[in-house]
Amino acid sequence: MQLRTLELFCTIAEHRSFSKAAVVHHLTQGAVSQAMQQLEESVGVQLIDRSKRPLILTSAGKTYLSGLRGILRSYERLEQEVRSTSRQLSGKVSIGTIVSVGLSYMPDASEAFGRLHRDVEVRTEFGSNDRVFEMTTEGEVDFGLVSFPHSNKDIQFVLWQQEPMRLVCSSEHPLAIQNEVTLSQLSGIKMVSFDRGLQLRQEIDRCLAKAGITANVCMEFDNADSMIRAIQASRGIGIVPEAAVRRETADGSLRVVACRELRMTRPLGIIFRRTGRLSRAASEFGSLLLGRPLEAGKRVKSGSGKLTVEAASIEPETGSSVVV
Amino acid sequence: MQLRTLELFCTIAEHRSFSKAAVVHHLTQGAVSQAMQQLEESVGVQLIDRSKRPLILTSAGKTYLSGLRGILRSYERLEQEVRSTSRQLSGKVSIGTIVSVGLSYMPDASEAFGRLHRDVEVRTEFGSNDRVFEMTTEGEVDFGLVSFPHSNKDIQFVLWQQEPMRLVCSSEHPLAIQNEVTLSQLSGIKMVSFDRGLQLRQEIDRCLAKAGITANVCMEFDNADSMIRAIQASRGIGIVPEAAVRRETADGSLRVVACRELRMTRPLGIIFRRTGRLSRAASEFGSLLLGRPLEAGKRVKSGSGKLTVEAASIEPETGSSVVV
DNA sequence: GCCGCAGTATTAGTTTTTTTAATGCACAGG
DNA sequence: CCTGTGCATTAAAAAAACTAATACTGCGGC
Repeated sequence: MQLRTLELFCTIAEHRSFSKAAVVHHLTQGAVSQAMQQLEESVGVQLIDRSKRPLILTSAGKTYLSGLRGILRSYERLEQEVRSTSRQLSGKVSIGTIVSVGLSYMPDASEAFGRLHRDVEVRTEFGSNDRVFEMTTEGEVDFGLVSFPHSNKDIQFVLWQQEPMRLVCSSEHPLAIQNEVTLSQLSGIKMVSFDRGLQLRQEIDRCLAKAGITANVCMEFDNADSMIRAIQASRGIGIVPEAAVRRETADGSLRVVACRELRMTRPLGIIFRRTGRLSRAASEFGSLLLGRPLEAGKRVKSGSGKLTVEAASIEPETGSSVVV
Repeated sequence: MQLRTLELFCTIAEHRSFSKAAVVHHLTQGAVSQAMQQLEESVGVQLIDRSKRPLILTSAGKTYLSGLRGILRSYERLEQEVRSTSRQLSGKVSIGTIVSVGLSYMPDASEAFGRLHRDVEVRTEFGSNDRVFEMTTEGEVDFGLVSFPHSNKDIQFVLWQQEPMRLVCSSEHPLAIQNEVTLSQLSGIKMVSFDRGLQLRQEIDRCLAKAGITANVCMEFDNADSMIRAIQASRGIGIVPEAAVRRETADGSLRVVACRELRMTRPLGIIFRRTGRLSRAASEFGSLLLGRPLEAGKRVKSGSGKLTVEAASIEPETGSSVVV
C-alpha cells in the first residue's frame, strides 16, 4: 500500500468526492476509483458507500479515516525529525541550464548549497534553451533553468525572475562615451543579436520596431554568452541580460549604455517534470534558487472554507517578457 | 512511498543485511538495494552506512527506525480494528478447481463462507488439473484447488489434504458382493481409469504393478467425476478418491470394495501466484478451506533469538502421493 | 415517473515503476 | 595481498499505475 493512496483516501473523505480528490492529486477520476478499490481490497472492508450522492464513508471508513490521519501525521513528523537530526542531505542533484544563467547564478548557488549539504553532489549541464527543455523532459536532469519557460504535457514551470535587458557595447564603441541614448540612435547601427528563431530575439526586434527602427544584425548567436564575447571581440553592441555582463561591466571591458526606452526583461524559469516528483535534494536546491519552496501544489483552505488548490508553480501557458 | 518499503527497511535493520532482508521479503538483493536508495532519496537523508560490514544505521536511520516501528504497528492495529468493526468482508473471490474437488468440498465451504461474509461474491470455475494451474498462473482466479500440487516460478502451493483412494464399483459388478479383495483379484478385470497423461493414473499403475498386475483399462477420463459416472453407467470398477464418491456410496449406487493393499492417497493443494498477494477475501476463504492461515511467510523468532523465516506454505518441489 | 446531469465504474492501451539477472566493485578477514 | 561475501549498477522484463474513452447510476428538476 502506498502512502499516497492513504492520503488520497483522506482527501476523498474531506471532499466527499472522487473527482475533486483527483483534481487535488493531479490524477484522473478513473485512477482514483481504482486506487480506492485496491485500498478496500487490501483492507478487506468496504470503506466508502458510493450509492449515496455525495458519497459517504461506511462506519469502517470513518474508523479508518480517523486512524489514518494520526498515522500520516506521525509519519510526516518522523520524516521531519529525521531530516533535522541530520541536517545534511545526501544524494545527487543534476541541473540543466542555459549558459548565461549557469555562469551567472550557478557558481554562487552551488557553493552555498554545498556548504549546507556537504554530501550532495551537484552537477550542472549546459545547453541551449531547447536543449535544456529536452534534458528535463528526458529526465537527464532533475530540473532546468531556462528563459521564456512554458509548460506542456510533461513539463511544469515556476517563474523565477525577470532579468532586465541592457544595451551593452565594447568600451571602444562610439556609443560607449554617451551617457544615455535613445532607441532611434541605434538605427542602422550594426548589432550583435540572438538567433532569429529565439523568442528573445523576436521580443527585441518587436521592441525596436515599436521605436520605428529595424536592427541591422551582423552576427547571430544562440546564447547570450557567445554574444558577449562577440561584442568584446568585434567592438560591437547588443542587447543582453544585465546579469550576464556583470563581470564584464565590472572590469570595464564592456559598457552598459543607458536607454530609457529599453524596458525589457527576459523571464527566467525553473522547469521540471510533472511526473516523478523531485528528490529531496533537488527540491532543496530549487528552493534555494527560488528563495521560496519549489514544491508542487499544496492544499490550502480558502476563505469560504471551500478547499482549493494553490500551486506554488504559476500555471499560465507561458511566462512572456514584459516590454514596457 | 510504499508501506512494504518501510517494512523492508525495518527488516534490513534487524538483520543488518540487504541480502538477508531480500530473502525474507522474497526479493532479489538488487531490488532491496534500489528500494533503499529510493527511500533515502525520499527522506532526503542517508539512513544506512554501507561502508561498514555488516552495515549499520546512521543516527538518522536509528531515529527513523524507532519511529517507523511505532507507525507500522499503529497501521497494523488500525487495519485490524477496521476489519473487526465491520466483520463483513467485501469483494469477490474466484476459485479455480478440478471438478471432483469442486463438487465435493466447495458447496459446503462456499455456504459457510457466505454466512460469515455476506457481501463477498464467490465464483467457482471448474477445469482439468492443468487448466486450473493455467487459470491461476494467468490470474483468472485468486487461487486454485488441484491434485498433485507443485510450485514453479509463478506458482506457490500449500498442501491441503491427502485424499484416500478407494476401489469403487457399481453395485451390479461381480466384486460388489465381496467383503474384501486383494489386488491380485483385479488382474485382467476391465477398469475405468484416468488418462495416461495424469500423474494420478501413473501412481495407480505403479501401485498395481507392485502387486504384479497390470490394469486392463477400458475407459479413460481426465477427471474423477466422469470416471464415476462411467462406472455407474457401464457397471464397471475403478480407483477413485473417496471424497468424490461419498454421495454415490451413500445412496448405494456405488460400492467401496475394501482392499488392504490399496493404501494410496491423492494429495490436494491450494495454489496461488507468487506475485500479487491475495485479496483479503481470498485469503480468508483459503484459510477457511485449509483450516489454518493461508498467508505467506511470517517472520518468527526462533529459540536462539535468531530470526528465521517460517513459511505457512510448504516448499518442497512437489507434493507427491503417499503409496504405502 | 422520466430526463438529464453529475459522478463513479470499467476497460483497453500506454507509461511508469518495480523487479530480476547478470555483472562490477569494495570492504573485511585470513 | 588475496579472496569471498555483500552492496551497487545495469539492461531487460514484468508488474503496476495511470489515462482516455465510455458505460452505468443516483439525484434533482420537471
